[in-house]
Amino acid sequence: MTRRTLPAFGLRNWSQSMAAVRIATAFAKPADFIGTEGIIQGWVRTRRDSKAGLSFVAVSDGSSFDPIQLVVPADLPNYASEVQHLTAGCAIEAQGAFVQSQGKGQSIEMQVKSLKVHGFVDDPDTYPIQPKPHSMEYLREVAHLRVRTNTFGAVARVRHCLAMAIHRYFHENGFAWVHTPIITGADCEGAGQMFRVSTLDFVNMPKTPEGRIDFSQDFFGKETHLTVSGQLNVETWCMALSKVYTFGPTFRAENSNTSRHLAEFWMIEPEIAFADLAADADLAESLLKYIFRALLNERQDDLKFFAERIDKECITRLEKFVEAKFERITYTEAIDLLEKAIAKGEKFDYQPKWGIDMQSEHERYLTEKVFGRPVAVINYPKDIKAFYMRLNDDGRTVAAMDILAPGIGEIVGGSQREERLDVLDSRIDEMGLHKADYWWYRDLRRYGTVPHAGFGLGFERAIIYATGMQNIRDVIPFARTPKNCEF
RNA sequence: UCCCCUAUAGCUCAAUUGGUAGAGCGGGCGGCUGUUAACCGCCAGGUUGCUGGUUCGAGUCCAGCUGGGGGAGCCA
Repeated sequence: MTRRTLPAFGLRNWSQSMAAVRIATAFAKPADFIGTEGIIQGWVRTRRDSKAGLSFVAVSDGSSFDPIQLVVPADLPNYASEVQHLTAGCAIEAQGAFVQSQGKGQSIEMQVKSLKVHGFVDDPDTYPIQPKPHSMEYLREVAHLRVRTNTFGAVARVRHCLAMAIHRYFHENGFAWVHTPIITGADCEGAGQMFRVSTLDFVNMPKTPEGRIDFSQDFFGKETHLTVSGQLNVETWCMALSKVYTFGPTFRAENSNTSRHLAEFWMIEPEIAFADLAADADLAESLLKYIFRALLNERQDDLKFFAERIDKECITRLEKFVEAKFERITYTEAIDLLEKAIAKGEKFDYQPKWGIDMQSEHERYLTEKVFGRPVAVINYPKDIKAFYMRLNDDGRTVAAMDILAPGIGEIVGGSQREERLDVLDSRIDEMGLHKADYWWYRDLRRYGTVPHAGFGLGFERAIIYATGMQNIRDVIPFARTPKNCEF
């Protein structure tokens, strides 16, 4: 019999620990493992004892949705003293032979020859993660342990799969990943309330002669905040590297209490030079299809679980998504569709009207009822969009784009940027902003300006869409929301 | 920030018009079984979120507070 791994238990160094078999690897190619010996390391899910002189211990190491079944014979020296006291959550390491499973439900299992318990569960009666259904709300309160459940293990693997697919997509398409700053001195990004970054003494604030807080004495010598977007910064590198993207944390101090908002979330912001809004929409469509196709290929086990327990539609929704062409309509056409819907008897709480932003109910109606799939809405009235968005020839709309998805609403928000300095300046003036604050951003329009475009993709919103999870707090390891920063 | 809902065993939930707080799961012990969120029996487990009020009597009604959820706004 081939011996794949080092036999001894106990502390081992990194290279030795690599010799342990990942459960996903054994499941992927059972024929390679049956008839060999190895080591399985993981946490107990369930234990069933048989009087035939053995116990079945289901163990997960997080590498796959399904746990592997260990068959533990009663003649092990620690059988009565330890094995029979294993409960959900215990950390163990088992050495034995991989064999074809005699039972249903798995192809390969381990016939255990020795088993070491690294850590028991102190009080099994109060261990928060029991082998039974728990509510999402309860699991949020034990976020440090919830990743041990089926649902959150699946979320974790899907999250990783999508993150890697995003980087792979950009890398394969010649984009450079840009690490834009987390701390920003631009208090003018205009994307909402910001968290202040300061080392000043709250009890003893330095004041200016006019009685204001003297930020010149603060760490950076000026008022600083956590970033609400890497866009303005990433545009600078776009003007040299042509195709760039950011993928990092973003912070919004808005008092938003919804299932779609976090105070700290991750955002992907590509920026492409020599590109217009149509190219921007193409990029968004291509990226989303690529990462969801990767998910369908790589995480079938987890998606199957989501389809069974969380959202029946999640796999078919993704399959339709990667095949179908995105619907693209203008804002003006969208308002038109909504007004026609009202004429046909559709009821909205708010009247859709050209010139004001669409309400959630309007966006929902378009993406869920009219099209039943993602829809890109472009060319919004300039007065409801940011100063940097490119003014269209009609003089009253800008080249903005929102991609709406069923069940979530806005998943992508982007635009072609205003590359003409004179137009940008008049937009800054119009909105009551100060040109001096944007001196370096304006420089980009003075030194080799070029049409360019980009968008922001909410990473957690993409995960919600892919999994059918209902609350954004359940697709990030530790959610930060108003009045909640536990863990 | 606004509107609505909600808080009972480790977890998920019951408890009629206000009248002594119960089940399933999980846990412990035993039985049975190459078992699959197994099955059968027994046992333990509660200051009903907190503070106050109404009442002979409050899990139940009222007020405030705290936590949680859903929706709206803002947005990704």
